[in-house]
Amino acid sequence: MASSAPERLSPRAREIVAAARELLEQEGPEALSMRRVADRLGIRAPSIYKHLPGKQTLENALVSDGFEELAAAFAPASATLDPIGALAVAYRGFARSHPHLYRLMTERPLDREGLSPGVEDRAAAPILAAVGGDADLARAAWAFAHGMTILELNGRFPAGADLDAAWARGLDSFRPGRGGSSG
Amino acid sequence: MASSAPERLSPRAREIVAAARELLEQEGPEALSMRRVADRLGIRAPSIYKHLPGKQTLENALVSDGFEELAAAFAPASATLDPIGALAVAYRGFARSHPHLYRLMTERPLDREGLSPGVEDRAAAPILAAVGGDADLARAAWAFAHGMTILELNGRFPAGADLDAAWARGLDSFRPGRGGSSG
DNA sequence: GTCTATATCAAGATAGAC
DNA sequence: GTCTATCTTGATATAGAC
Repeated sequence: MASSAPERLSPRAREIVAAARELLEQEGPEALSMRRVADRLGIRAPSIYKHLPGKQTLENALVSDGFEELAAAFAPASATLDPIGALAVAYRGFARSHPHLYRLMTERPLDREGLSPGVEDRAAAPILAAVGGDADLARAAWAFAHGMTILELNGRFPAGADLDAAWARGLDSFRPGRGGSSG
Repeated sequence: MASSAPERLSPRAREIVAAARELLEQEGPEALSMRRVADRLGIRAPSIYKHLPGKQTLENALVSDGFEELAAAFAPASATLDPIGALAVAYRGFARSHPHLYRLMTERPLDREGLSPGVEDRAAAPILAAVGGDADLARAAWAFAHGMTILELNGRFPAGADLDAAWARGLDSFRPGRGGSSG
């Protein structure tokens, strides 16, 4: 129980989260301090604590929003001819549009008790559906997508690497009709 | 040029790196401060600067050592009947044995100029060889392995998840004979 | 090779006045 | 709803004595 129940946020708290979101997207998770958030609102850091109990709550709100937005980005993919491919494009696109938010969402353990209920599952469901309900395959697909994404964000691939090609090679294995029960 | 040339370390500097390694492995990258390292050696933090120019150099030494050890862990895999599988076991085993070192090695941009020359390539070479020299496929395989590994380390999979099964499903696609040029 | 003293900066959080 | 003042803790790094 890191942050107990995620109570609904007051309008003022929402404004604070919005300022935090801007700061996060522009400068990254390391820059996300109560002081810097307060600066953006023209107030002092201690004032934030009248609206939010602490920093963890602020981060949880950002992460919950992120999962909600990712789920929304996934929604159209199910209706396409190639759901796996469409999900991959949506996933990579989300991470590239919000690299710092993506990091905040993935590079640490989740405070699941502090998130909006069910938000993580809502984001994961389309992937599970796209691989035919096989949880192991869904986890493998997610791991591949996350690996490609975070290694790209962290600048770990060589300058000239053809990442579209690497994505294509990896995705091939997660599409239907590829079976899995080898030796 | 974040840290210019990686000069050879003096014996005393090596002792400092060794203390840093212990601290890192036991308490993680966040705990890795000049103060805490000095504490382990029974000296004060400023004394470290007589042997190492700064923290970046300390981290670079740890990361270089990590890559060297990973390359060593990979070495026996090439001779097995299933190099891909053996490399995967070695990779996951390395990360589980040194989770905090693995994080230090992967969760940030590399200061390549400050590492031991060629150490990154030496670790990557066995993967490239195992997939038959196809760089795109090698990157996809690495991304999958890193994704599985870091998501496991960060506790992102559900409690009951069968990660062996997920690894097996993902690895299937990177073994020889699986082709790649689909539609 | 190590020390003290110091500069500089930043973090999260609380008490209590207004 | 915001403020000032403060607590507590921590970081990297430098100067210069011993």
